[in-house]
Amino acid sequence: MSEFTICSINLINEAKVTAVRNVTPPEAILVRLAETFKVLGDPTRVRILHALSLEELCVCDIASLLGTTKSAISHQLRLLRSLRIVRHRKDGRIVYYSLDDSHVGNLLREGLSHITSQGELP
Amino acid sequence: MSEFTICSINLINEAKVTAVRNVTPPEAILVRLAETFKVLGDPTRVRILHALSLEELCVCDIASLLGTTKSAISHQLRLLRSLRIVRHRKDGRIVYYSLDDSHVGNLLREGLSHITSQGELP
DNA sequence: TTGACAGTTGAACAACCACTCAACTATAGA
DNA sequence: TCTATAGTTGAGTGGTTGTTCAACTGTCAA
Repeated sequence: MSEFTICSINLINEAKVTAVRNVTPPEAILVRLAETFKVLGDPTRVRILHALSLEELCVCDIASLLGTTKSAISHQLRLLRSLRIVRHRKDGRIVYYSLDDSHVGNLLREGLSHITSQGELP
Repeated sequence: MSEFTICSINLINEAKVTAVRNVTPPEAILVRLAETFKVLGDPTRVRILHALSLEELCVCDIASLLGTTKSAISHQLRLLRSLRIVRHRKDGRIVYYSLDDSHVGNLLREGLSHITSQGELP
């Protein structure tokens, strides 16, 4: 077993680390991947996005469905809109929202199937 | 277009909302789904998990690979261990970590393929 | 036994985040 | 015009979180 010290950082298994480094996607890609997962990492947003994956809904309907305030929903929708995950359409006073990013919808469905096919947590 | 007020909450499209409600997974499932995505919603954890999906590595190697401290990595590994996402094996002073949850590995890979096949953000 | 090192841990801190509240805009209907 | 309602927005707030720092444990080798 070899031991090295490079740039004041200890390395135990240099070969394995360089092998991993060579097939690791660029930093920017992994950061964007984390950002994508982060958007889905909130119960309110997950429920909003799941609902929108089934139907086009207005803010009022989503608030009623989730049992929260229109303000809270509107704040989350603004975030989702800024990330181009959600699209909006005005009809008089009412603003209808729908999914705008098929990737997110797919990830949601895949994640859901993983969860439901999974055993119990300890 | 019908308008209702139920339990002091306004409903615009009652039919759509009840239709969505009928095919929405239980609250607990969606919360767990969000928790799963939340674990992946951090750059450090994503990079750790991606590395471990390729090789079994010790704390020192991961810290060197990511360019951070062993302490920061150890804290994250403790979280991942408590969620049964990561497994550890002691070899003398050295502790080797590897993935323990195939679901997470799959989600990571699927998310990555979605990202890389995606266009640019605005 | 002693020193070096891999790894863990708890406290502290700064940054972030989701929600609430109140004020506001805009549109429909009377 | 006047009122009610859908929706937005900004400030504030309490809670969460990722990292740092320092102290600690445990193991190897001399």
